[in-house]
Amino acid sequence: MQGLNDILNLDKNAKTRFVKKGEMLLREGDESSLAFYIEKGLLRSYTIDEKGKEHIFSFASEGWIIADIDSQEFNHPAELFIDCIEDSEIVVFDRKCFKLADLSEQQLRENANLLARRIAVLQKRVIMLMSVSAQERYSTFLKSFPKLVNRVPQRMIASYLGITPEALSKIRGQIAKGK
Amino acid sequence: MQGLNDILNLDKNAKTRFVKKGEMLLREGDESSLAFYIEKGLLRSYTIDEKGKEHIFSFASEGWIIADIDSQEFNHPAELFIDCIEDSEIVVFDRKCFKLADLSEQQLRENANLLARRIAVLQKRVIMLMSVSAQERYSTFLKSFPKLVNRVPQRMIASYLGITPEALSKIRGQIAKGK
DNA sequence: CGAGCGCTTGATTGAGTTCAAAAATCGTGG
DNA sequence: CCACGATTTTTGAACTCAATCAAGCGCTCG
Repeated sequence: MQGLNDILNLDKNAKTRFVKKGEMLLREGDESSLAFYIEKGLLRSYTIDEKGKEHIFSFASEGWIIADIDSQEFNHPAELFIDCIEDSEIVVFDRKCFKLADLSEQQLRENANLLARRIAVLQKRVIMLMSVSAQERYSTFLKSFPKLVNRVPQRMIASYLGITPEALSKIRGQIAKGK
Repeated sequence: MQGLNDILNLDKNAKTRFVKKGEMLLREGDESSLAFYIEKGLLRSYTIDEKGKEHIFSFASEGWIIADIDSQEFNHPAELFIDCIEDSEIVVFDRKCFKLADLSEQQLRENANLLARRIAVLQKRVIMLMSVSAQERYSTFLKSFPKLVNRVPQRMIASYLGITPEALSKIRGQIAKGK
């Protein structure tokens, strides 16, 4: 992935922070339009539905940006929670500080790419949820994010896949037997 | 929704076309980066998975734009099919004709909004698929798109909701009984 | 007018949930 | 460094929702 400065033309509003496992950085309903670049560590974004269940949208580790893109673009209150899975070192910046007019064409393209990339990921996710068994989803996750598997608690992987922790445990049991 | 010219600064590349029910406008693998503004009628975008099943991403009727945003942003071949559910009158335009540099800040914002809106829709869709029963999904569809219900064949609504046509039929049967 | 497509309905099956309890792991303070 | 409580993971049994399979009805349009 490209470096932070390919997307941001200014660092003066950005601050490096050290945050601890479990620390909440963005809460549903927040007015802020913060985004987080991960230097080191692991964050996640998620919602909580009416039944009180968490649904994880994305994990973000070293070199990635995590944010509630949608609410930022529209200046909505946040719809997602963002918190830390590991102690992390992150760069916090506020997207409101960057007017589109101040960005170069290259940076505008990067911005559009960022959004389009997110769309691509979400589209694949929709297809997955509609057509693929839990077992296949887990296999795909293993291939897509081999490095995350050891760092993310299983119940969170289950949440990302849209299944219960029990189901994931049984799937893993099956796979282990098969070997 | 805003008018077509809020997004496009030029109409000279755009052409109005009359297309018939069933006509295919974009095919998976196409190199074109066409987008379609619907003057009148009804289109849909969808993929076909490895098992040969259609999965509908979106319907678009009067006043809406439909396109394979993701592949356009990256100049990929198309990943979606787009075809007509009704005889339609559409404006065809090629997004490649519009360089970001040529667009006003206002238009750039519109562009970013368009992408963010798509992200919002897809995120809600993911949550739906992960946490909501088929019956509830159908109810939500009814509320969200009351005008489409009569125009879209049921098997396509089922495809959009991620369930089989049989299941949708039974859900409708239940609802009818309840009244 | 008939053939095919779309919708309905019913019976059966199966993947994944829910509930419950045991086993393993983690983290924290002494 | 160990011990203990809390959280995760595993395992099992019963159940549920939606898929699959199969048959029948009703329209449309060719």
